[in-house]
Amino acid sequence: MVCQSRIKCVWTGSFGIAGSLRLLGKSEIVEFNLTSKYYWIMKTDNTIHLISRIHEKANIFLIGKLRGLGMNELAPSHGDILAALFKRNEVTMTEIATLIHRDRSTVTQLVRKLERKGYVFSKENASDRRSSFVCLTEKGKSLEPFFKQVTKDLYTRAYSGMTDEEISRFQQLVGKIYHNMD
Amino acid sequence: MVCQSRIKCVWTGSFGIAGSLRLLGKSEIVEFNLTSKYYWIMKTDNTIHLISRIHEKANIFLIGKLRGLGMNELAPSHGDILAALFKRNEVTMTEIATLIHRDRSTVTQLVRKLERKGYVFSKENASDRRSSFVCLTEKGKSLEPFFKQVTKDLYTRAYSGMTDEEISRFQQLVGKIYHNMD
DNA sequence: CATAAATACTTTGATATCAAACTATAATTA
DNA sequence: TAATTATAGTTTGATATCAAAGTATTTATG
Repeated sequence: MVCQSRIKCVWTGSFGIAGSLRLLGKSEIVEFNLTSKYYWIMKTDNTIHLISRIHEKANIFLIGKLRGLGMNELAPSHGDILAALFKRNEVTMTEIATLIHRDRSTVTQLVRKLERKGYVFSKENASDRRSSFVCLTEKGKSLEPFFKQVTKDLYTRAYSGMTDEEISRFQQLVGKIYHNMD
Repeated sequence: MVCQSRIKCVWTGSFGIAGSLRLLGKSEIVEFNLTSKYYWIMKTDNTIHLISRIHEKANIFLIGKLRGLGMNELAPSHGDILAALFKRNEVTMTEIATLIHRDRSTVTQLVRKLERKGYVFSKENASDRRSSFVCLTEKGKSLEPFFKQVTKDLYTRAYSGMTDEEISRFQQLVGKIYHNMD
């Protein structure tokens, strides 16, 4: 039997063609029947598509930075794992999976690669022999300043030209929508 | 030689561990040296991570809707292609790739599947025999009302409990950041 | 006009990803 | 205590995805 849900994580468009089609001369994408005076706002809304694009652009940005450091072989989720390990010395596979929102079987592969590249190593868990801890090597630890700088650069770019009020308002509104989608 | 950039589209975390780690008792993720009185806002910023999560949640939402319609076999980007075709009768492979922000070789596979499932068909382009047009079948066309409804549902959920002013402000700010990342 | 360059698309190879099935260990329950 | 259930992790199989190389056709250039 074929499993269908495995495609979950590769949905990137959210049916979000509105923005691009607008460039081609089309604008209407969703017809809302709202009685709000702002109904027209949603009528041509492509915000979720833009969010998807921002996400992809952020990834491209970060990959470019990794490449600049010669870490060409690492994928974004490898970076997520390292970022998690900067905060905690020992993390189990399941904890990593929860933190980076990936399947445990995916984490198996990701950690294996990080091990192969010398960024992390495994340590046995004496109190539960089913699990083991993933830890940073010195090579892995040495990446932390770089990661902090790159993250700072990312936000600096994202917020370029925005006032403090705009930034804080945006964070607030993103939080609301995140909560709505949760 | 191994190609490194192919991982572009699967970056979903944007080093965004802050939000999750906060749940585990950690909050600081990025240290900014801003002189702004709002520097603390960015100091614990995980907005881009939240954006990634919203994107993923939107995908999960849409996949659930597709599944409810028995379209289990279709991936998100297939939906993007259909959404594009609802707006234009004939679209070339390259145009689709541009619209959905995917590689042309990826689009080849996606369209092939849509053809196999009977949603689209190919028509030869008389004026340029290198390319061909992708068109909706009747089965494909019949999906449009459903897609509109699902998109409406998605936005309704995302904006739940938000005022018109908040929605319009959010759209404005998302637009700014999108532009910054472009 | 003939050759070179550009464009449209496909094929090939690699990787991140998920789900389902599997193994091993721990926890619970009868 | 024995049997069942739950949990941690891996393996297997499938798919979306990209890059690079390849084919075919069109456009540009000499």
